[in-house]
Amino acid sequence: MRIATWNVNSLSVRLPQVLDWLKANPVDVLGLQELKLTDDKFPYDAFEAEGYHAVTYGQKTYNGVALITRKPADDVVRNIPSHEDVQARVIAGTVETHTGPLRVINCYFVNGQEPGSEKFTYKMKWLGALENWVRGEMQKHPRLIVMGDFNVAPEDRDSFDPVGLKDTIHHTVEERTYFQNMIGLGLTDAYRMFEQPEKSYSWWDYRMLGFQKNRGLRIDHILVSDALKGSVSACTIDRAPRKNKQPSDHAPVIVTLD
DNA sequence: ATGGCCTCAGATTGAGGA
Repeated sequence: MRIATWNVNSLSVRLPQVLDWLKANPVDVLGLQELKLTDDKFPYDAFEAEGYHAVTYGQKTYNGVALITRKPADDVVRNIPSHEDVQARVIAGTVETHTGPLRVINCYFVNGQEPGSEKFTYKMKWLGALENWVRGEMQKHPRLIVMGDFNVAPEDRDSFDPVGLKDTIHHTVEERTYFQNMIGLGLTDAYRMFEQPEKSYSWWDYRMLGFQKNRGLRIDHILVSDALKGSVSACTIDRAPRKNKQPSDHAPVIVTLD
């Protein structure tokens, strides 16, 4: 089975591209981020027509997440329990698979704007709350995936300019420490389980011909629990949709579980 | 040159993204 994550940067604008991508890549689970629309505007019918269920947690203008699944998702949770938040950033659900239930936590992590800013403080608090919650979820759901737009480039090799961008947003020690703390809970970055091309990124700035020059960051991740690790047979970034007209600035990341 | 581009709300600009 295949599970994917994609920050679509407005589902209203990107819906045709998402549907086209699903036709070409009929994954079992697709986590979407940055819907930028409320649930009453979510195009449930369009996904149903492609054979998918959708559970959503939308918001006007900003943020918003969804899980698009072949089989209905159960035990759906929206945002981090016990963490008060007006921003819709998390949707989790459990789907049945031929090897047992699979818990998927799909997240749009806080951007943080700039170290030292209020938004950065909010990012750190949010990351701490997520870590605490995921620690408990791992106990309840051994077969767990945490995925989404992490807004963190975990290592220097995940950035097109680790020297010039040192200590800037996505690159700070604080953010990278939180990423490693998540790994320390017993999760593995599926992409780094395999040999990958040099300069592999999942996001490219719209400006400055970022994609054409491959000036990007790898900030979209799929983390798998130890119980799943043995069945992971591939993890790739699909750069193709970034070449579309009116693309999202993010590319989908896909993991294959046997 | 500290901005370049894209989206949204709602206005002819500003916020936010990363």
